[in-house]
Order: sequence, then C-alpha cells, then structure tokens
Amino acid sequence: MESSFAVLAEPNRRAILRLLATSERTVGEIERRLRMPQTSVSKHLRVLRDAGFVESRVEAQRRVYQIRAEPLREVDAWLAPFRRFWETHVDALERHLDRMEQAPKKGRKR
Amino acid sequence: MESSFAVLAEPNRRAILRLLATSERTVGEIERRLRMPQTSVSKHLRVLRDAGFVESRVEAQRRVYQIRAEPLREVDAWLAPFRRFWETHVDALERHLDRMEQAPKKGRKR
DNA sequence: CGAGCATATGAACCGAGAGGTATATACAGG
DNA sequence: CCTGTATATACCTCTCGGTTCATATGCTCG
Repeated sequence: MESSFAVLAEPNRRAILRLLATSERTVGEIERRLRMPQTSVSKHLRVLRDAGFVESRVEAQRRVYQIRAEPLREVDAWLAPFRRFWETHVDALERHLDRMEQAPKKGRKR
Repeated sequence: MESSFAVLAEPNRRAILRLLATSERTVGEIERRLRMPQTSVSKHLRVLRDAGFVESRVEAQRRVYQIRAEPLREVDAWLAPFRRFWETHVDALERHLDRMEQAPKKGRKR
C-alpha cells in the first residue's frame, strides 16, 4: 500500500510486469513462464493490482491480467528531474532548464 | 545490495535524491532540510553510495554528496518497454490490448 | 594539545513483508 | 452431482531493513 517504488522493489513483481509488457496473461501462464508457485503469483498480482499496476478481467475460471499505465507513468515522472544528469551536454541542459521555467504545457517527444 | 529499485523503495532516500537533484549538499544540510536525524541521513547515504546513486567528496570535516547518473539511468531504461502504454494515443491502445491475447504474434490493428 | 563540530559505524530492537502450507471459492465437463 | 482445474486467501514463520542510542574517527581552531 506504500509507494509504487516499494511495489517495484520486489524482483518477482518486476518479472511479472515485464512479462505483461509483452501481452496480457492468465495467472497460470505467468506461473509456468516464471516458474513460481501459484499462490505466490496470486499474491504478487494482488499487490500489483492494489497499487494500480495491473487490472484483471474474468474469463470463465481464469483471470486475465494486463498492465495499467498510471503508476509506471508516475515513476517515469519522478525520474524527470534527474534526466539532465545523463541526457546530453551543457547546451541541451540549458535548453531543458529554460523550458522548465516556462509554462508547464504539454510534454514533448522524448 | 540488491536492485536499484529496492534502494529507491525508501521514502527518505528518494527525498535525499530529490534534494541532490537541485545541487550537491553536505550531510548537515540534508539533515536540516529534511529534518531527519544525522545518523539516519548518514546510513541512507551509505546505501545510496554503495548502490552508486551518489558519490561524495571530502571537504575538510564535511562530505559533499552529489548525484551519480548510472543507476537512475538504469531505472529509466527498465521503464522503456512500458512507455508505449502511455506515450501513444491511449484509447486506441486499450482496444489493441483487448484483442491482443488471441495471437501471440504482432497483430497490428487492421 | 584539547575542545567541539561533522560524519560514520555498531548493537539492540522492532515491524513489515515474502514464502510456504493449507484451504476456500468458482466454474467446466462428464 | 462429482471431479478436476483455476485462482484467491488466511495463517504462520522467518528474514531483512530502518530507527534509535551510544560511540568512534577525523578535522579545525583557540
């Protein structure tokens, strides 16, 4: 229930997310692909769902899980102030800072 | 010593990093700004340094800490496969995902 | 040199969370 | 219905990491 980062701190959860990045999956598929016990998968999915990283739909006896963008986007946003540390040289940095002081309009391409 | 995400899971450490994003700081400055006990600051800085998030230089009796890009960049890279979930038009993407489970291929919309 | 400040480290304590086991629920098909 | 499959949940245990308190180290200056 804490921060998105806390949720991502767990390696198995990151593995699940990476798997779902490709396409949606049922619990059983995840279980087999990642070779982890079903109860463990279910629990991690619970955490991921509570934190908004995934959502599930019911399909007969199975639940199909898929990615939700929100929290990942937040993490991405958190990184923004640090990008200047690796994104190019000084001139680009200055432009970047200039833009930030301007009106907080729409984001541009990356 | 595990993942960078585990390091970022700690709120105080994220606060320290955000503070250092602006400019480098001494331990005392961080301590005062964030109002946390010095020993706590030092320990978090230790973790951050071991994980490569910061580096320190000695200046008389003080240590000045500053950001290192590497690990943050890695986190940024980890997010790459997920960017497609929000960087394009969301409505079309959702529809796309809904029917994506059928073919494990690269089914583009008709 | 000795006092005082700035920072690091060690030990004990404590709560959160991950894994395992067992079990509950729900649906499908014979 | 009964059995088997698919998924979720409760409970317990055990580890790990964060906090606090006490102390060590190192530098500056009077």
